[in-house]
Amino acid sequence: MKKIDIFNKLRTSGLRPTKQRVEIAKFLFEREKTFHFTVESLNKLLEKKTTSKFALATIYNTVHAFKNAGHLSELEVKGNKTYFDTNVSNHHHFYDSETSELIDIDEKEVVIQKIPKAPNGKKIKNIEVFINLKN
Amino acid sequence: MKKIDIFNKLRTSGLRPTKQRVEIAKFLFEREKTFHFTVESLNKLLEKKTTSKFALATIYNTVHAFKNAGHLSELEVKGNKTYFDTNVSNHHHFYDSETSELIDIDEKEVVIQKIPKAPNGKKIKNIEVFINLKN
DNA sequence: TTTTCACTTTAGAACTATTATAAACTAGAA
DNA sequence: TTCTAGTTTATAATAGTTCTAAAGTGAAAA
Repeated sequence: MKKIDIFNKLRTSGLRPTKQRVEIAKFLFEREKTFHFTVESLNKLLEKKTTSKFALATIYNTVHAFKNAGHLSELEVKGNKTYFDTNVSNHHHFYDSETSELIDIDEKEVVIQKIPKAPNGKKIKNIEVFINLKN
Repeated sequence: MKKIDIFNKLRTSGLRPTKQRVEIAKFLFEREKTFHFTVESLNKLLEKKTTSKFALATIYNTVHAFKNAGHLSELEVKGNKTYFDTNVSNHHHFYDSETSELIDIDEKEVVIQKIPKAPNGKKIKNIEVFINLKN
């Protein structure tokens, strides 16, 4: 993803392309594979991989802004840290609780034959499958 | 579940049946339907429904002891509170993110036709399906 | 029974993740 | 260049959870 695309991505989301947002966006979105992270891990990686300095609050702000704009999704993971995913399409996950490692599973890789119908007046928004792993 | 059963449940788990543990166990396990809760909600309910007083730390201790003994399972729910479930058998959930409400789905109600194989040397421990709801 | 002691409870401190605050800064329109 | 709303920043505040160490208690042994 080129710099101009990052700018557009931000602008079309109503986010002014500041130095910090551009740099974080480049780090998150200029990659082949999807990326799973917590704010803490992202902070450490940014410290290592960039020369800029980011206030922790900025990382929180930016991650939430990206999430609200639909560029990141939040994952359901046990424990009290919030995990994010650069893959915002419908998909599933392998989860290794021993290492806290998440691996994406393409939606097509999982076929569900039967599900119950939604309760009283509710509709199904989406289905998420977690395949928990052991050694 | 009778008092003697609660005592046995605790003792066979290596947990001395103290006043607090017995009362919390009765509250959690003497019910027909499964029960989903956070430590905070459990604390409030215990305040309301019992005459005893429990230190918050005791509730944390007890819930963790029950979880380690296999009498409670921990749920994957977005946000930073930990959810517990008195249903420890393999099963699935409806989840309404607007109300944070969870509803159990019996394992037999979900049939999966196809899943990918586990990565490099790992095995599949179990599969959890979340059906997210909207109005 | 009474004694004993490892296990448990308790209140409060400490810790971790996250959000709020308010002052300084900045992108970009005018 | 000036101006301003939006943004970043350091720090304080909050929320959920865990730690600590002193006091309390089940239950085994005397």
